[in-house]
Amino acid sequence: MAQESATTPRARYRAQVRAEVKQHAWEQIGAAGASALSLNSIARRMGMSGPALYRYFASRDELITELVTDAYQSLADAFHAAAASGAGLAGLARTLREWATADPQRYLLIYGTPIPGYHAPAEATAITAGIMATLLDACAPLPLPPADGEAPLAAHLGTHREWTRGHPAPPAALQRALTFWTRLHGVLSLEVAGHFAGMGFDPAVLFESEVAALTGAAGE
Amino acid sequence: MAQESATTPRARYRAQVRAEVKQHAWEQIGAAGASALSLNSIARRMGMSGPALYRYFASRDELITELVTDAYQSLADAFHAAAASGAGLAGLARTLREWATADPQRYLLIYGTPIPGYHAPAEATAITAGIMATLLDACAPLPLPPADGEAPLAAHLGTHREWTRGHPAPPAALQRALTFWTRLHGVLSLEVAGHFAGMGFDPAVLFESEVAALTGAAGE
DNA sequence: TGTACATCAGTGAACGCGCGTTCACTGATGTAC
DNA sequence: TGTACATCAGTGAACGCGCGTTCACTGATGTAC
Repeated sequence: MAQESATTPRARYRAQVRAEVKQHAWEQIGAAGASALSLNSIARRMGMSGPALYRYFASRDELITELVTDAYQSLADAFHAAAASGAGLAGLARTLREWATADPQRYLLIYGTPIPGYHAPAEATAITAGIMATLLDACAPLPLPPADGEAPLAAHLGTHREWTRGHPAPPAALQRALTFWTRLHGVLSLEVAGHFAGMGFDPAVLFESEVAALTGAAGE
Repeated sequence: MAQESATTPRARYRAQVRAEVKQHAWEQIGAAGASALSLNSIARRMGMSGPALYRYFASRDELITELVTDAYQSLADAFHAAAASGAGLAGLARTLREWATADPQRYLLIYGTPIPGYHAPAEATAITAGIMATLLDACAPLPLPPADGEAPLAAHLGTHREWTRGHPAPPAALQRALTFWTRLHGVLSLEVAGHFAGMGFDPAVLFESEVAALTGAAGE
């Protein structure tokens, strides 16, 4: 069921072909969007016949699921690596931006318009929880209390914290983590989707301004 | 070329069928996403043959373009109506949220992942400019200077203001308008795409917190 | 008011295309003795 | 080391499907005299 852990020549070859299929899949998603992903067209580009790919992926849906999982995992890896090397909130923000702009389609596959009829795998939820934990850890050391108008959210989050999965961060940190997520997503998703094109300003400056607002202008 | 302005029975009938086609198109987009939009399937649902729709829309792309333009226009209408009845920044924010949640697919068609190979019509750009003007008008009366870390953005926007199309708002207002747009989009797009599902908190509270942060917690 | 004509909505057949997926089969690669 | 067998990658044909779009045509609706 799970793929064999041994590194027999055949297993290595399988892993190699699977990786090549995924790579072509990403290129295709980049060129024509996720819903245009086609096994036949990938096979053609690889010089194989369509049915051959069914040796490597049970169906088109399984391939998409792998791509989604890989995308989540690569973000989690980037986050954990940044945190491990001492990055704070601002560092995580910049890690996120680099990750997002490095491959816009990968970002949009996760955070963009949902693919119709497709449901994210359970694995993705688990990976997201890990990302959130890292984010909450980075928010904890900055316990600025929220301003007047924002206090109700902190109170609300104090009693609606299922999403933290038991993380012991105080309400102000929960608020900061959520706001980090939504504000940076706001800038990044519009940038990556091209909505700033032709507007004349530099999205990076806008992004840094939001980072400053989130970290209390401390910089890093 | 432009559709006839007279209200002959035939013209009225045409307008009616076109509207019905669009309505089915929105339902289909809601059910299966924009890239699954199919003229044949719409015709089937209307009890007509596929080619019949070519009397009303020159191609699938033209239909999509109309939907996109209609979506932009309906947001502009909502914004202008709110502004005309005295709404300030907070009022515009709530107008935006109501508009977005009333029909998530309409929101995502404009601000979600771009449809591969499709380019927004020039008309959309003009409508967006009108929306921006309304937003800038609402930002002008709140000239709170930006905090330390955010000042560089105001300075940058002071010299990169092509997108304002000559609107005389000061840099701090430009910054507020842009931030309004990206922060609210951050919350709304994640909410509408279902990314808050199962997290346990109420997106409306999060949204209101961002509104408070944008308006200086003045409420309205 | 009635007739002759033009306009237009809608149909059904057809074209060419690409898709996901199944199936029986061929050859090559690896394994067991 | 050599032979017999099992495993597995890949092929080509096929199925059924739906798509966008064109075309020649029918019938109904409107217009001009």
